[in-house]
Amino acid sequence: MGDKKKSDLTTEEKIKQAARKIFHEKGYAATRTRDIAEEAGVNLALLNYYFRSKEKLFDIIMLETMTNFMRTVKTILADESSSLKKLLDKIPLKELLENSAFIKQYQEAVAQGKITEPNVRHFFINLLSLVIFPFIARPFLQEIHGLNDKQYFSLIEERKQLIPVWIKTMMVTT
Amino acid sequence: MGDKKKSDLTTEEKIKQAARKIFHEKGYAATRTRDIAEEAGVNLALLNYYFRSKEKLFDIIMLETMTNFMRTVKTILADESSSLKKLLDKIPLKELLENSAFIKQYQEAVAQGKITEPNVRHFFINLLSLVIFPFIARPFLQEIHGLNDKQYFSLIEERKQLIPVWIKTMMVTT
DNA sequence: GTCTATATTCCGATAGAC
DNA sequence: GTCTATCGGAATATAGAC
Repeated sequence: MGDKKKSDLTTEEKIKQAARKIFHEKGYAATRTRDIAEEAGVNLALLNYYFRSKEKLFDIIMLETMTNFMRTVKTILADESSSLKKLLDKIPLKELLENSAFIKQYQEAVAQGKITEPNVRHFFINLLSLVIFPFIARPFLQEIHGLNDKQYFSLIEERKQLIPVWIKTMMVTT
Repeated sequence: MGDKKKSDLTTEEKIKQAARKIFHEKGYAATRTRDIAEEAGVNLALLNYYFRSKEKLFDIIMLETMTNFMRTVKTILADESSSLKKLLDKIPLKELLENSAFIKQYQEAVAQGKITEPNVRHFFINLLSLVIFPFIARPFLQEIHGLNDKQYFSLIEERKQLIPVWIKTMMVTT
């Protein structure tokens, strides 16, 4: 349907696909433009011809990645699936997904933080896992770590800031 | 008690502390030895004087990190805390922690994969979250992703390999 | 648009004075 | 042990022919 053979793709699109793959495997710093060029089967100079710089290429890839991810999240949240809704009402996931803590940090990350494309399915499971599990498992996590309610609450608060960062880094290697 | 003022630390120890911090913030590839030297307040050349190379410094930091982490995990698992034990019996976490899938990949990662120090508390919560949550939330995750039992099982299988990698990358930025 | 060849920048590592 | 100065390699970016 929308599929094309690799040889049918434009050079620009070949580069983007290759960039997506390599950035995704290695992250920004560890990726060499040479690797992308080789993966795409094109000359190194063409990367600069089409995208001007490694960083601009990265920004484009990341913007697309985030757009896709956000669309997926919104689609899922729009679903009236009851069991999910129940959980969402009890847990500050919505807040995390909708307010600045997540989206803004995410967009900044696209601009400067060097993030890459996830396997969206695992990505979503991971996000839910990191956010929800500490609530489900609160009793024994508190016990194990020897924390009182206040301390555990502040640990949860910490996580609100850390989870977007973790998710970001997980995307790099997924 | 074991605490010392920063100025009391040996140069070698200052470098190690700085390295721990910077590697931890940026990961291996994105870290410049110049950043570590600056953070430590010492001359760049001293990094090579004490540790010979960026990579050797990194290896030392990571070995210490893993040693500390593993000690923490063992202490926690030795605890007879009932609620944890119950969960561990139902879920393949033990397998993940004890067999090659986790420990070996981890040790390899120390050798070549460029991992850094976590906040051990969050680290442990995250590990449990990623492993256990997909079992707890299986019904609605299956529903959301539109997966039958076999497909969901194979997703879980995938995770056994991915989780160590994710955990590794999370450590880099934690 | 695509290539080769080269310029430029960055960064890890080292030499050598103190 | 610590510093300044610099080297050398690697990687990005560009010039210019085709």
